[in-house]
Amino acid sequence: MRFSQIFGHTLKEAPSDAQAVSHQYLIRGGYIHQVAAGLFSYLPLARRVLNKIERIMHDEMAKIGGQEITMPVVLPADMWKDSGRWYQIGSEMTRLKDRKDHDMVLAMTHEEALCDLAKKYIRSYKEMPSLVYHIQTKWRDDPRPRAGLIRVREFKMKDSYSMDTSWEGLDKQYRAHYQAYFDIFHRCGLDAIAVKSDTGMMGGKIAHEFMYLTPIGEDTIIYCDSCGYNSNRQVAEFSKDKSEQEALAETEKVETPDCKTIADLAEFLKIPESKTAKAVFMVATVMEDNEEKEQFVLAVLRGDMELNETKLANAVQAKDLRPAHEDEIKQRGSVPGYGSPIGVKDALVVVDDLVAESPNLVAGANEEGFHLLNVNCGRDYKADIVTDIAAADKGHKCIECGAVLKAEKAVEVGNIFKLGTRYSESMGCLYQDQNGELQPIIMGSYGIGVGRLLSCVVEQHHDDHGIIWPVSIAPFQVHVVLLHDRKGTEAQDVAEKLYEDLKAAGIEVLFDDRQESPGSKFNDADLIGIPLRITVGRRALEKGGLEFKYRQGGEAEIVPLSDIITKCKSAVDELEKGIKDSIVKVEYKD
RNA sequence: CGGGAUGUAGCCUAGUGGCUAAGGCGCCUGCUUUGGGAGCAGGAGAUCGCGAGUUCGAGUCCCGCCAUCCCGACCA
Repeated sequence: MRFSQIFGHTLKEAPSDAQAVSHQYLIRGGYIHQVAAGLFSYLPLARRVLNKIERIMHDEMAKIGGQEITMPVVLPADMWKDSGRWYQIGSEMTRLKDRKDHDMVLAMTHEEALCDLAKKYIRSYKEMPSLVYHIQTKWRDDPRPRAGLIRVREFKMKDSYSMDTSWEGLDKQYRAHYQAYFDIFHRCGLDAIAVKSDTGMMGGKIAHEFMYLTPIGEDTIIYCDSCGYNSNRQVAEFSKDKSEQEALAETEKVETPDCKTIADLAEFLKIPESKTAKAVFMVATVMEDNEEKEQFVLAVLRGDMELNETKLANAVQAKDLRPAHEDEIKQRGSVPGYGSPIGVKDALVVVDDLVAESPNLVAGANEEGFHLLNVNCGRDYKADIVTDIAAADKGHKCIECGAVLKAEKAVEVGNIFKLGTRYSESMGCLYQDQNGELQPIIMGSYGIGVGRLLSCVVEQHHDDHGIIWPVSIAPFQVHVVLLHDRKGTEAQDVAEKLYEDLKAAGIEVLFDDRQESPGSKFNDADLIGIPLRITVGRRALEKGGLEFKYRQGGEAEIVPLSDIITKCKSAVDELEKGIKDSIVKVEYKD
């Protein structure tokens, strides 16, 4: 490809609303164009990168038996009504009507479409195990797109769907994806880790997320250096220090003016925060007899802990959870800042397991300016549910080994779900087993966001001048920079011939043939980030060759013209070997 | 949906209520130049986000709306 003919161009300065490094470089390099919030056009350079990433995905899917299909982006609403998600999902799902006034949806994911397909084509146990996938557009009307391609509204996802007759079969396909996903990320040059995650609205039993650790990430990973435990903070567990057991003491009401926070209270009473209990008032939306219903929830935690809303939502099986309003709290006989379960009516009381066994805590008196000493769960108030609802954080102790946990921000680049029969049962996706009896298909679903993967690779591989592509997904392998020479056409002639020779040798080459100053060309080459650069100019020609340089760094070397093709090939091989060496067998962790 | 910020040419920015909205980058033409974003000369390019208002006069002040970004809520 000649640089002079590429659709798109580089920018010296990034638009002021691009903040993330990947966003800036991708726009400045002429890779992407923002159309609206969370909507991007991909220009030829980006398209070439995406094509390579998708090629790797096709390759890895083929290795685990995946067959490519394509399902539509616009789907009839009926299948989403069958699965129930038509009713569960809010405005992130865009609904429309076709000319016949039928309800339609823009696909956010394709579980429903797949079930609809499987219903018709999977009839017998003999047709499983099966695995199909596509790389297809998803539309999620996200309330807050951000950071360039990291979080967008329209994006392409590689999503695969496994169909099995047994849980063992599902487990096998799940583990195959676990390894395949690592292989995909490693082949793209991305360091990702797998963590346990919440199954969320996807339902099912087990899920993992694949995370790229970066401060611009929106998720928080809790991990342990010493034993390797890691988990999304939403579901992370930790070891809670048991309180010292002591005789239950008499409850006593004390005046505590201006002690609305636990910190104030502990300071005022000169006790550690761990000797207090905090009440968090929430309102959950739960399903009862297929009707949505609001349920007031009073969560009780020890004062030194934070509520984990995901854990609480799972504990009460809420499809939605929000903080309670002040008037809702007062209606039930409590006071914000001085709340506790004692005497509060119409509330589902959920108590963190640590509180349940911590004696003589200080809790609110449900009266402005007063707390109660020596409050004990069970004796003084009844818990409807006792379970872990506390948020793990850095500094807590590892559930596995007791070492100190750490926390880090991350971007979710992929996820895998054991769906089980969540969709096949609701949608009647049945097959006949050996006995001729109808059984629901046991399913899994597995996704990777293609554009998000691309931008994470840029986040990982760049320097102050621009992108440094891993050779496996670089838009081109070699960037030939021609420096025009007013004293003759030698450089130009050599570069033109080199361009043809490299192409003939099967090397992907971007040829900067523009009439630009050397500085412009070098800066653009750094920005675009092609891994190998050959400079054709008088200076090197006089020394008998061409200048050869790796984008990742190191000194330029003069390579004789006769050796340059061989040199390029061996350098590409060397870079590819580096990628291959990073592909390793990973240990599956439940 | 709540909080904050911004909106002037393709990009970055300046612009005290007052004359024909300024500069840089980029773009076009010509000359010149070619090893880390060259120089000279000329040129094109603006509904100052949109609408309403205050004013003799609004890019500038007020109100409404829209858009984009950041924080939070949300994230199948």
